[in-house]
Amino acid sequence: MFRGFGTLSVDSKGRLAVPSRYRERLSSETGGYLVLTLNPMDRSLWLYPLVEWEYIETKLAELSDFDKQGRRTKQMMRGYASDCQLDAQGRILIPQELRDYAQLTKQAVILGQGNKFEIWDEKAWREQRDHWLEQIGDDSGETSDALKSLSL
Amino acid sequence: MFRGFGTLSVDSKGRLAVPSRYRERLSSETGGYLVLTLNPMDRSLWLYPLVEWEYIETKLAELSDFDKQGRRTKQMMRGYASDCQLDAQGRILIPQELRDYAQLTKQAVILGQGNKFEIWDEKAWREQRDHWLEQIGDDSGETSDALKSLSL
DNA sequence: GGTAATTGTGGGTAATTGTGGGTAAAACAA
DNA sequence: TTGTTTTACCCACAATTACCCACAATTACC
Repeated sequence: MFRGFGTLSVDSKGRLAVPSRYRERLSSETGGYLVLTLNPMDRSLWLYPLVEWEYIETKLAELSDFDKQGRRTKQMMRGYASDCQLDAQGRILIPQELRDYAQLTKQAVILGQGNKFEIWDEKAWREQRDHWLEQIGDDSGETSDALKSLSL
Repeated sequence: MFRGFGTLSVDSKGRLAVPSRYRERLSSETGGYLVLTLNPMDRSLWLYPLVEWEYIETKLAELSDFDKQGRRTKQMMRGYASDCQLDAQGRILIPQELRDYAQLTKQAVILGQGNKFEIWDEKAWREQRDHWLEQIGDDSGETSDALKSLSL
């Protein structure tokens, strides 16, 4: 399971260095083969080790084409999924199209999210984060049952 | 179960020494592997022994991605969870990002909180504490049923 | 109260990591 | 083909981090 936070820069060539603490796992488990796609929930990107992605793909294949949300999710995630590989410095090249989608500028953040990583533009991430923290702070508003029974 | 209070200093490199009375337990039970993440309720940090954290992670994994609150909770807790290990002097390095979040300056306090520790900036902690003490004092405001039936 | 052990704190150094850029190969378009 | 853009591979520097060692302050013990 991946976890953790990192700030990184996207250089002028659109490359992004994966934090070194993850590199060995990514190389040994999957030979450095990764799949980068868009996150249909937020303006950010998801980075999967290839084997994880293949599992996701089987799950996507099962979604009905007659359910609108399901169809769109399939289209987006599969359509934008691009293979990439760590270079000798542990970096991946992010395709222009995906950079645009996530509005990646110079500074980005990477979040370990279990089976994948999530990549955000730094500014966008901080806004999201602060917004969410405010929500948690004021106890008004509805909280799902799942959260209400969550003890951390 | 961890309990107790301690004041400690964060040095110029962002390191924090865990009080020695906890060290042996942390080393023997978990090999000194710890996970530090943010406390989304307050501007403070949570420090878990690795095994405790892994249990938390399984609970987080069950939250749905299609529930916004659940998704954000996952993103935050996992995203900011950083592995750390006690160094030879019994210290951990607190990542810049988390130091900023908890507004840690020179002096910090650590509170034993059952399955984890809570780390606050000393000044912020004292303010919070005094604030709560006032609130508890006056009986106005709503109190949950669970609390109403709690005898200490 | 004095002494010894432990603990908290600071800092130096070497290794690692993040970042930028040069150059050559490859892909693409005219 | 030829020219242009994109991608892969390489090297180099700056910043960060891990690993030591050392001293001061505190605590425990006699």
